[in-house]
Amino acid sequence: MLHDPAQLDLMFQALADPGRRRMVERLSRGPASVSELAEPLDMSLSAVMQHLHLLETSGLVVSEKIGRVRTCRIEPKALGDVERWISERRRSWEGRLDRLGDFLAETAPGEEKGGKT
Amino acid sequence: MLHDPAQLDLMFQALADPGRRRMVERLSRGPASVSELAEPLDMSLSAVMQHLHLLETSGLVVSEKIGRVRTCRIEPKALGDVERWISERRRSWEGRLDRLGDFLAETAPGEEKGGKT
DNA sequence: GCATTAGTTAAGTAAGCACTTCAGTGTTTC
DNA sequence: GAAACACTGAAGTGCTTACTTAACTAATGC
Repeated sequence: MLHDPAQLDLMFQALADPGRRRMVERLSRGPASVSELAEPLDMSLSAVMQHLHLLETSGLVVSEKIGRVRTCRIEPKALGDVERWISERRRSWEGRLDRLGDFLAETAPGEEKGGKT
Repeated sequence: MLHDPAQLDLMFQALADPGRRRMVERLSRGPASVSELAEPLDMSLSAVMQHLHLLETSGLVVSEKIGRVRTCRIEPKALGDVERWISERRRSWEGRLDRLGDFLAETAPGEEKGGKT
């Protein structure tokens, strides 16, 4: 249920490459074949295959081959795992800031709005 | 205002490394000095410096040196940019699925589960 | 059945990364 | 003011990555 750190690692690594991110972007608009994914990418089909394999290993993308065409789609649950990791960290930090704000407000009641700069 | 693709690239790349992610994780619980960041990481201080530099270049972390101690903290806005990129893709896909569901429900009212292979 | 299409695999290469060590710099402590 | 501390920078090393080309397999189209 929770994020397996190893899997999370693969997913972040997969998203680190701009080409792979463009593939994910394309897939977020709907399923696509390998050639469709490759088309806007200015690299060999072979290279796209390798990126695709990485995306599949990470769990971000799944694909199925019918006849001679492999159709790829996004796995939103995996994308959600990455999103959650980031969200948790951001909110942990922001929660800290809030509590700090409360503390300051209580401790120095005469200076409530002083926090500009 | 929107995500600069180059910056986004740096941020995803920064988060791709497990060590750097542990640094972000540590910082999400509050500011820390370089040595504090290094302490749980089983690598030289120099290596941590290099990771820190990358995190700063990406915009995810900011730091300030006072005396001989450099104190680092998270930049939640940057983390939010990454979060938003992912969230937009996930929701784009999920929106697609919803519309597809509506379409199927309207088109084949008697055969809701009819999409058998 | 032969050419075309769509994908797959293997091997090789160049560049990038994650470290290391070591030799500094500026700060504090005594 | 010497020693300890907290970091900084440069250079080097070995591993990983992103790509390429080329040879191959399996559907389709005619």
